[in-house]
Amino acid sequence: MSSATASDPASGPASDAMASEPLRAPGPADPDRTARARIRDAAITRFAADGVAATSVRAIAEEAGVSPPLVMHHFGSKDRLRVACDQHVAALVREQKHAAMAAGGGLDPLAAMRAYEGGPPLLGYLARTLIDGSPHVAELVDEMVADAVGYMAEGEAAGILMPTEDPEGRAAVLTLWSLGALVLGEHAKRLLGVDLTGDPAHSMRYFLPALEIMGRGIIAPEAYEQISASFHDAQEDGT
Amino acid sequence: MSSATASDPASGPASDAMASEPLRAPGPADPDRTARARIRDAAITRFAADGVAATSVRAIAEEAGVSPPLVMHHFGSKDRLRVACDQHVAALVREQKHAAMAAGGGLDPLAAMRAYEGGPPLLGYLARTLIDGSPHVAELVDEMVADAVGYMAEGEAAGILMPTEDPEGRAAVLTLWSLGALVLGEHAKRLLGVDLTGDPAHSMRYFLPALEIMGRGIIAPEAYEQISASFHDAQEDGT
DNA sequence: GCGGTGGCTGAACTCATGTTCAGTAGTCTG
DNA sequence: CAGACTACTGAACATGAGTTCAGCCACCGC
Repeated sequence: MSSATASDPASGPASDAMASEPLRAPGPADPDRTARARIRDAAITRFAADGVAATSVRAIAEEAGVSPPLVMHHFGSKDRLRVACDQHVAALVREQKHAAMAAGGGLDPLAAMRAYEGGPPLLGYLARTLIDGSPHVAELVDEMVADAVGYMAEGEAAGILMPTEDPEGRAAVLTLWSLGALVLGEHAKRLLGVDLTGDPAHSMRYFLPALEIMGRGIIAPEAYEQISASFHDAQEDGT
Repeated sequence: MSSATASDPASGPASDAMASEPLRAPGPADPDRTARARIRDAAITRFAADGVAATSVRAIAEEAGVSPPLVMHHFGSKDRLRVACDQHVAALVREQKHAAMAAGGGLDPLAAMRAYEGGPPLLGYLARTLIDGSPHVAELVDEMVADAVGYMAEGEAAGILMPTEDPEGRAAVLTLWSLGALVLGEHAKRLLGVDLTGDPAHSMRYFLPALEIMGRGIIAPEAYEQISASFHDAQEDGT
C-alpha cells in the first residue's frame, strides 16, 4: 500500500477553488499563485510546525511574503483564517481519500495521506489541530471512522478481517490509535526512530509491531478468554 | 480533597519536598496548605484544562487565591513554574506507579493513574503536555515503555502474553496507542461516549474493543501471514 | 520595643499580538 | 481620461501577556 499511489497529480490544482470561497476571479493573472492561496498554505505550514496558538499572523505573513494586514484583508481575522485552513485541509484529505479508494485502500486510514507530497503538510496539520477542537477536523475524524467501518465490513465479508461484536467501537478505537500515534509523533520518533508523517517504508519499526498486534494480538488465547469474561462482567455494572 | 488524606497520608506531604526545591522551611505553620503548593496544583489543574499556552499566570493566581506577583515570587517565571509542574506530576506518577506495582500491575500502563483521585488531574495534565515537548514528560514516557517491556516479559514468561520479535517496539507501539487515545480524549468522548481519564468501568465502549484487538487481533490468520510476509519484504528496502 | 526578614500585594512597565486606518499603485469600466 | 475598484502596505492602536517595583504586614531574634 505504501508505494502504490505515488503518482496522482491530476487533482492537485483543483483543490483551491474547492476548499475556499466561490472562486474569486483569478484576476490579475498569476505570476506565481494567488496571494490568498499563498497565505493559506503558509498558515497551514506554520500551524503544522508550531501549533495554532504559537503562530503569529506576522509569522504567517512573512512566510507567505506579504504584509500582515493583507492576511486580514483576505481572511478577516486569524480565527477565520484558521477555519479556512481547516476547511482546505479537510477538502484535500477527502480528495486524497477518494483518490486512494479507487486504488483499493488498505487497513490504515492514514495511508493515503502519507503519500501526499508537494502541498502543505496535511498530516502535520492534522496532528496539531486534532487536539484543539476544530469542528471541521472533528467531522473529518468522524468520516474516517465511518469509512473504516465500511472498509472493515468489506474485509470481514471477504474473510480478511475477524468479525466483532461492536464494529463501530472497533473502528473508532483503531482510528483513535492511528491518529493518537500521529499526534505523539515526537515521542514515536524518539522511541522508535520513525516519522509517522513520512514514508511508511521508513517506519517499519512502528508498522511491524502494529501489524503483529493487529494480526494475532498480544494476549495468549486462554488468558484472553478469562480476561474477556471478567471485562464483560464489569460492563454490566458500569456503562 | 474532599475525603482528605484518608488513603496514604504518609507520602502525601512528602511529595512537595520531593518534586520541587530543597524544602523551603514549612515556616508560618500552615492554616491550609503552603501557598507554593496551592499555586503549583492550581497551575497543574489549569494547564490540564486549557493547555499551557492558553493559561495565563493571572488565571493560575486567581485559581490559587493569590496575587499574580506571588507566582513569580515563588517560581520566578511561568516557564519555571511549568517545569516545577512537570517534575511534580512526574514524581506523583512514579509514586502511583510504584504503589500499583505492589498490587500487581495490569496490562494498561495508565491503569494506576486512572484510580488516582483527590490531587491534581495527572492524566489530564499528561494528555495536554505530552504534545508540547517537555523533557520531564518525555522521560516519563520512556519509563512507561521500559516498564511495559518488563511487565510484558513477565507476562510472556507466565504464558499470558504472546512472544514477539521486537519487545521494545511492541511496548512502544502499545504505549503510544494508550497515550495517544488519552491525548485525543475529546474525540474518544465524541465517538464512544467515554472519558479515558475517568473510571474504566464507565469506558467499556473503549476497553472492550481494545481488549478484543489485543486478544485475537483483527486480521484473519491466513491474510495475516500474507501481509506479514510482504511487510517483512518491505522492511529490507527501507529502514 | 525594634529592626529586619519573608510572605504577599496593588500598580505599573514592557512587549508582542491581533487588528484597524489611511493611503498607494495598478487595472478595469465607462 | 475620469472614476472606481481591488490588491496591497507602513504606521499606529488596543489589549492582554509576563514580569518588575515599591511597599505593606506579620512574625522573630535581640
